[in-house]
Amino acid sequence: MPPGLVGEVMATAWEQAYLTLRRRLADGTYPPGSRLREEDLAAQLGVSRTPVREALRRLDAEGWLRVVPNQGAFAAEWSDADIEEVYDLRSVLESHAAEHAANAADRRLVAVMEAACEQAESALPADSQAAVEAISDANVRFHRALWEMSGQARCSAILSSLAVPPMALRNFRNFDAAGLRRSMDQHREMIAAIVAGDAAWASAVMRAHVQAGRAVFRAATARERRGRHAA
Amino acid sequence: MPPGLVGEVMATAWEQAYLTLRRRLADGTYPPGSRLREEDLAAQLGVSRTPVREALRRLDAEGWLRVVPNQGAFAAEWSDADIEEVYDLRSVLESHAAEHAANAADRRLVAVMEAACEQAESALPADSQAAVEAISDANVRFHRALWEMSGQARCSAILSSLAVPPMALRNFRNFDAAGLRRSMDQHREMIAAIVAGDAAWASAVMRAHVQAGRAVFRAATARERRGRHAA
DNA sequence: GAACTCTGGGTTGCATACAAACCGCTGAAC
DNA sequence: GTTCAGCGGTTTGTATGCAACCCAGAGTTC
Repeated sequence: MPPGLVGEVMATAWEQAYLTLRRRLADGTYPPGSRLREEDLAAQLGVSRTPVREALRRLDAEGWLRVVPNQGAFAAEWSDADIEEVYDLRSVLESHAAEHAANAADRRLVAVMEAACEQAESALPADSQAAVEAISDANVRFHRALWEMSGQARCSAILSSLAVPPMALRNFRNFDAAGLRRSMDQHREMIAAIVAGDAAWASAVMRAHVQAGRAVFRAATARERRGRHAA
Repeated sequence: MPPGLVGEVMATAWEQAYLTLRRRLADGTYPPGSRLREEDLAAQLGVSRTPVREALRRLDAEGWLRVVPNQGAFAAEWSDADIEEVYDLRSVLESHAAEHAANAADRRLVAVMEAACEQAESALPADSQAAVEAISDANVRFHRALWEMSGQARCSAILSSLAVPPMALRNFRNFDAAGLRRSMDQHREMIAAIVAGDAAWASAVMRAHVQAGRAVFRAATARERRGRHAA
């Protein structure tokens, strides 16, 4: 083994760049519409432009940003229609994944999902930034475990590039206490459906879960617009 | 204007490479599992390795091939489970797109779909390689028009990376006369549903259409295996 | 004053050079 | 005979340099 490293943590530079940039795009470090200059990113990441460009190509393919030839990369902007489309697709694909997950009902992954539920529930009340982040993390882990349980690799890949932006787009900030409670109850209900091997049940709960999330997002958007309009 | 070119046909080199490689992966020039050496591709396309690598990154993201760090790119292999997953996803997403298309019911795109139907029907009987290719082309055009009509950009992008490999994987060769007739009738029925603005009808026909395609593919696979096993 | 041209700075696109990693082979040790 | 270490060739990964292109602004013309 080469000296200085335990286990293999160092992937290729472009993968590192990809992961870092994706995280920053998700958490708002690069706000929607902002321009990403290759040289700046290269400097920030401590690599040359070549791996940065390869990371940008992939982020473009996955919809995180838009690369315009000879002009550069711009963080994706989310129109109302975009948001609606993403929620439509999530509704369809997450419930599809839930069906398959119920048919698989893997014990280990159910445990992961339960742990995620517990983490989220113990973070209540969500009255601090840290609590909201803990809930958001738990949420991502819950859904990822379900995707993995579904065994649908392509579906999972699509969902991870579809679901994470709105999920991470700090919209847990928008949930009120009742909404959070409902979201967590739905997670628990999904586990029950999966353990019961009831694909139709799991699918239905997931569909409701996504639609409820959409409603919260819509309400928050409307509220924000009214506020901005009044100001 | 630079000399020698009418209109702008010359995109960037990496986009050209991307399109060319994608076409070749679809038509079997690079068989599943085969290795794609960057330098070879660069030589074939008349560019350097840099744009080739960027094209490979995108093709990897879209599932056309698999890039293994420090090992290279390999044309995607399709296991039975992969095929099943793709048909599952197509069933869900194509019908989703058909719903939206029925709600839009764009006149111009309906005309495109009708033209595609006519081209396919006039290519019958499918007793030559050219006829099969004409039908396959018409099929791709039909579905693309429907995707465009749906107005769901992300859904369309996903479908185009999902549907084209099996569609183009010359499985029209596998349709018998009755199967082809049914496929074309379903296309006509979809147009009727869209013109009627009946989303549920359009969705249901599309679902049947995809499932029928899956059945043909399964039968062809089984037949081929029996043949190979006997030999 | 508006539109058009031209030019300069800056950024991206591509080619090339070099470094690092992998793979298959050879040969020796057991 | 099998296993394993070492080595050379080959391929990928990254950095760098230059060409092409875009955009903004000054200057010019009508």
